[in-house]
Amino acid sequence: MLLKFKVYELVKTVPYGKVTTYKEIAKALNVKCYRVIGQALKQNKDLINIPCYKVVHANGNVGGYVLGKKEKVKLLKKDNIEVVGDKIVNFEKVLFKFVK
DNA sequence: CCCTTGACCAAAC
DNA sequence: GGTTTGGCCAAGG
Repeated sequence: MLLKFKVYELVKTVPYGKVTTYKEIAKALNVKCYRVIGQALKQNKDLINIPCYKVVHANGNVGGYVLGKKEKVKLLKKDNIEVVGDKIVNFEKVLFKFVK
C-alpha cells in the first residue's frame, strides 16, 4: 500500500521527454518486487495526475496501459519519444534514472 | 493467515 | 523470435 504511493511520487518526478522502467522504480525504492509497481499503476485512481505512460518494460518495450498500448504510444510521442512497433527508440537516451 | 493475482524479468526452450 | 517457466513479492479478498 505504501509502496504504491512511493511509486506514484517517483513517476511524478519523471521530467518531460523522459521515461522510466518498472525495474528502475523498484531499484530506486530499494525493493525487488517489479510486479507490484505495475499493479500500483494499474490500480491507481490518479491517472490524471500520474503519467503512468512514461513507465515501460526493462527492455524498452512499451508494456501495458489501461487505455491500451496505442494510447500509451500516442502520449509518449507527445513527449518527443519515438516508438517503433512496441519498443522505445533510443531507449537508453530517454531513460530517466532516479538518483540513488 | 492462506490463496490468488499481476501494466514484470530473465533465462530457457 | 515467440512462448513457457520459475522466481519474485506486495496487496487484497
